[in-house]
Amino acid sequence: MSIQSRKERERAQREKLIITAALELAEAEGWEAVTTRRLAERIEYSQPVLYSHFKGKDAIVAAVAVEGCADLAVELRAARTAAPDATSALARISAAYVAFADRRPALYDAIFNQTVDLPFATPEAPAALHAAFDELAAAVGPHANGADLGLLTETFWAALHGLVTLMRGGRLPREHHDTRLALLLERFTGTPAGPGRTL
Amino acid sequence: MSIQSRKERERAQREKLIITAALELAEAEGWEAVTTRRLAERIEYSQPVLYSHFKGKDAIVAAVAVEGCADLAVELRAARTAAPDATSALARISAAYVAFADRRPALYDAIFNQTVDLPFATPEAPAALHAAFDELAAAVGPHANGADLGLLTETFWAALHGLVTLMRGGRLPREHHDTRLALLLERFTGTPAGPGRTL
DNA sequence: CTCCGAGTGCTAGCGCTGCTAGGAACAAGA
DNA sequence: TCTTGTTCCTAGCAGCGCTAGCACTCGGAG
Repeated sequence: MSIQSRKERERAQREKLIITAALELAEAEGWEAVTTRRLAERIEYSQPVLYSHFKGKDAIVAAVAVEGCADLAVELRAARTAAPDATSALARISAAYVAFADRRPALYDAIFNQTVDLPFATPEAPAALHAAFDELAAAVGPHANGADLGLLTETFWAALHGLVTLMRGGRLPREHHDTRLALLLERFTGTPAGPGRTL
Repeated sequence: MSIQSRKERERAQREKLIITAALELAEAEGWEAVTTRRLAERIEYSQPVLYSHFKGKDAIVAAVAVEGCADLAVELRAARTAAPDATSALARISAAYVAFADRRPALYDAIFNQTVDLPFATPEAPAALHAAFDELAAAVGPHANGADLGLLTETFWAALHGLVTLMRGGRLPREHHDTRLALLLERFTGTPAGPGRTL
């Protein structure tokens, strides 16, 4: 009994180790630097060990993504609940979203750009992802104006994702990013928004 | 003279051949199937020939992207100029944008997801890209309402890109895509938009 | 205490990738 | 006809994701 469970515990621990090592490596040098060989070296095991835990490299990235969703959800929640009113709630949660993508690009990539395997807009999607989405929905809700909340949230999310992605890919200059975000908020809240709109 | 220029002509022709072969291969089997070996085989030259034309594989993708921008610009222009009024112009150009990404995913990827090397939001960006952007700007213009047109266009473009990207990556279900697009248009035109909004 | 069998993790290697060095073959000018 | 310069191919490097098959370790039975 106990010895069996110890082994399981150690195994689970090693799996966690793989995930955190992959994330660290990705955050330090980008996902293109995360190879199975380097990952194996980092966890001080041989390459094939990875495949006894995960079906392939993609599955490792997916595992990192699932973990990352939780972080994202937490940060979005904090931003939203700290806001005094509905309009600034959307502004703050948006800023938090962008800041997350900016501060943890590797994690953001894992969730939204890298892999495709994990289910998304279905009930089987990771709970943390739903949580993150719900935070966004809660912030969008007051500005729905009768529109379908789910779809409107998806649309707003897509807009944020587009801004983040194009900026990170060098398609949009970082300059005036705040203004673009403010413009987006204006369009979704109907109000001429507050800060960062001076240009 | 003439013999020199003939060689140059042949060389340019072969370069074009490489680009179209890469695009065809990508459209048929996706960019992950475009390897230098397969590309070389397809143009019936050896691998190193590719490197006498382009610095590396990325440069080939970039070349494809530049060509693709022209196509995109043409389609956007056609959609915009065919519209009877400002509101439907934005709707049609948006639909055309999405349709382009949907119908030619490999080309869209080359332009917006794949490579990073080509300059974008700078004067050195390919002229066709500027043309495409200008089409969007012309459609967004009437709804700018005093906002900076360039930045507003960028924001709208980002939103479209987000919708397209998330849907293509499986992050958003294809279902109700039209409704999401309609919601976005509502927010940018201020009007409760026309067709495809029944859900 | 000994031995066996399950299971764990290693070495080695496959077929692929992007990319490059070096030489063969060919064409143009003397 | 010989030389010179270019063109393009063969062969190979280092690294990729992934896997087959063996060596070893270690818990449990006799």
